[in-house]
Amino acid sequence: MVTLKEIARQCGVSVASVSKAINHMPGVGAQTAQRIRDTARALGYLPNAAAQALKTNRSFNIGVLLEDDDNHGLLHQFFVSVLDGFRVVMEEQGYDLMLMNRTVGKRTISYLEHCRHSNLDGVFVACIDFSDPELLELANANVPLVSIDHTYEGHHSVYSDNVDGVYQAVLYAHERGHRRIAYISGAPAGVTSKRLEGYHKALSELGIAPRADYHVYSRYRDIHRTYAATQQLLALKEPPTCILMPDDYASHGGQLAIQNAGLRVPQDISIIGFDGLEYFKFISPRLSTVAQNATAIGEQAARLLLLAIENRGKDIPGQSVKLPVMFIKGETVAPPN
Amino acid sequence: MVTLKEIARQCGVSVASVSKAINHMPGVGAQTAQRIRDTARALGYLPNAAAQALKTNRSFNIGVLLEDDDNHGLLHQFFVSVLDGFRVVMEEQGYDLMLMNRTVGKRTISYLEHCRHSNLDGVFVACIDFSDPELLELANANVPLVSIDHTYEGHHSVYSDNVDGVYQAVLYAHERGHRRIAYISGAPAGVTSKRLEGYHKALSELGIAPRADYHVYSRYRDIHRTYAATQQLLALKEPPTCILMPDDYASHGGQLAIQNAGLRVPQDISIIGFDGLEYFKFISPRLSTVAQNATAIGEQAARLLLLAIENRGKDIPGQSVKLPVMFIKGETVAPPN
DNA sequence: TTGTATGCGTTATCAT
DNA sequence: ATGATAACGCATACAA
Repeated sequence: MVTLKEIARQCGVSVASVSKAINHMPGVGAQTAQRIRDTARALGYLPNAAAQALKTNRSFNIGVLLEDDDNHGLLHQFFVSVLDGFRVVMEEQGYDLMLMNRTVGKRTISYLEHCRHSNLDGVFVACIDFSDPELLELANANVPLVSIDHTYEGHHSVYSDNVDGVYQAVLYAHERGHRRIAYISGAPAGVTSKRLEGYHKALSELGIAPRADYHVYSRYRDIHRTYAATQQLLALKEPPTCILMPDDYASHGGQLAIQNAGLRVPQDISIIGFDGLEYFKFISPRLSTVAQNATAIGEQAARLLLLAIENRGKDIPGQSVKLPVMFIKGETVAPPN
Repeated sequence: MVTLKEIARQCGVSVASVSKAINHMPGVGAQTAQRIRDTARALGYLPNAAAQALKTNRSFNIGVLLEDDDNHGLLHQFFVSVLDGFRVVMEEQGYDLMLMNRTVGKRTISYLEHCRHSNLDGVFVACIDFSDPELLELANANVPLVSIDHTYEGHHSVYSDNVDGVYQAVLYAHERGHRRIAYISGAPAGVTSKRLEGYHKALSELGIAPRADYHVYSRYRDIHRTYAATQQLLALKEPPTCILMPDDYASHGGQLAIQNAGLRVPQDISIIGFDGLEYFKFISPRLSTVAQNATAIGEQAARLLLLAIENRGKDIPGQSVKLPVMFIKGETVAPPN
C-alpha cells in the first residue's frame, strides 16, 4: 500500500509536506507540491479512509436506514427508488452509502451506536415505523439526518404532497362519475393523516358527506390486509364504486379481492393506487395512481443532508421540502355502472 | 466518545489491559477483566471502527457492486432480492454493506481503488456486464470476492441452474402441446449460454429441430428490445406459438408486442419468463416462469464470501455453487390453437 | 498478570 | 517553505 511516507521518501521531503501538497493546503512550495502530486499519482497513491476518519472524524460514509416490519426494506420498490436518487447525488459528492445493520462483532447495537462506531457523517431514514424508540434516540442525538415522509424535530425531511395527491385522485374519480368513493389507508402515520386530509378535503369540496364505513385501515404494502379491507368494503350494503388503495403494491390485494368477488376492475369497481411504481405501466389494466417522484425525493434528501452535514453543530432549523405529485389516469377508473 | 483510555483511567489499569479484557484475550486476570468489561458497558463503550480498521486492516465492511447499463442496479428487483438475502447473513456476522461508488473526494476511482481506500474485506458482485475491465482488475487483485451468475477465476460464485430452468420450461411448453417454441435471450453472457444450452437440450430430447429464426437476442430487463424481438418473431411466416422471454421484467415488452399485434396471452401466444419476481404472482394472467431462489442465492453468496475472507491469502480454489430453480406453471402457457 | 511502547496512516501544530 | 512531532483510538509484541 502506498502511503504518504512512501511518497515522502521518494520525493525526499517530509510526510507533512506531502500531506499538504496532496490536500492542496498552503505551506508548501508550488513546484515541490507539483512534484509531490506527480509522484503520488505515479505511485497510485490513495488515502487510507480509516486513517483519515480516525484523524478527522469524518468518514464520508452515510448510513442508510431502510426499515420495514419485516426488516427487508430493500424490497420496497418505492423506497429503493428514492434511495437510488439519493445515492446518485451523494456519490457525486464523494460519499459512500452504508446499509446500517445492528450487529457489531457479536453484539446487537442501536442505530445511534452504529453511527458512532462507524463514524457516519449522516443518516438517511426511510421507513415505516418512525416511532421506533431507536429512531427517536438517533434523531435526538446530534447526528445529521434526513428523513422521508416524516419530520423529526430539528432535522430536515422531504415528502410528497400527500394531501394534493389523494385530493386529485378523488376529484378525478368524481369527474368520472363516482360518488361512493372509499379509502383504504395505511397504518396511522404522518403521511396517512395527510392523505386522509386530502380525501376529506376533496369530499367536502364536492359536497359529499364522508361515511365512516368508507374508510378502513390496512397497512402500506400489505397485500393480505388490503385484500381483507377490500372484502370488507365490498360486503357493505351500499358498497363503494371506487376504492383508493394504500399504495400501488397493496392494490394487488384489492384487485384480487375484487376478482374473487366475481367483479371486474374497472367495469364494476374502480381503484386508484399511490406511488407510481414503474412496473404498473406495463400491466393491464394500467393502474390509475398518484405518482410520487421518487428520484427527486431522493435527490432532494441528499442535498438537505449535505447541508446538514456542512452545518453540523450550528443548530440550523430543520426544513421540510414538499414535492409535487402527479396523478396518472391509467385505466382502472371507469364510470360506475 | 468513550475510549479505551477513558476506561483505563476509571479502572486504574493500563490501556493494554482494557483492550485485552474487551477482546477476551488472554493476559489479564479474570476479575480485573470482568471489572473492566463492566465499566466499559456502564460507560457505553464502543470500539472506533476507523481505529480498528487502521490497526487491523479489517474493516468489517463489504463492498456491494450492483451494476447495470444505467448504473441503477438498485432498481433490479431480482438482484436486490439476492442482495437482501446476502445482507441478512452478512449482518449476522457483524459485517456492514457498503454501496460502492466511484467518486472519492472529487476524483473518480476504480472499484479496486475504492476497495483499498475503504479497506473493504470483500466484495459482492452482481451485475450485467462482467467483462468490464474494472471488474477484471478487481477480480485479478487479491480481494475476496463472490459473484452471482458469473465465475471469476479463483473466486467463489453462485448461480441458478440455468440449464435446467429453461429445459424445464421447454418441456412444459411441449407437454402443453407446443412445438414451435422460440427463445428470446438476453445479451451474450455466461448465464445466457447456459440457458440456451437448456433450450437446445430440451428441443433435442423432444426431437424438435432448432430453427435459427426462433432464436433472437434482446437484453435482460430490456422491455423495448424485447418488444422488438417479439414483434420480429410474430412477423415470421410461421410464428412460434410459445415464446421464452429473457426474464420476467422484460416479458412486459413481449406482452405489449403481442397485445399490439391484436393477439392474446395465452390464448394466441404463450409466454414464459425467468426469475420469479414477487409481483408477478399478483397480476393476471400469472406469468409462467422459472423461479430463481434469490434469497438462497444471496445467503449462499454470503457464506462463500465469509469463507473467502477467512481464508484470505491462502489461495483456496474458487468454488461455484449451483442452486436449483423451480418452474412455476402460472397461466401464460395454454395449448396452441 | 500487568504495563510500556510502538505503529497503523493521517492531519495539524509548532518549530526551524 | 519545510520538517519534526504529536495525536486520533486501538492492538500487540515485549518487558517487567
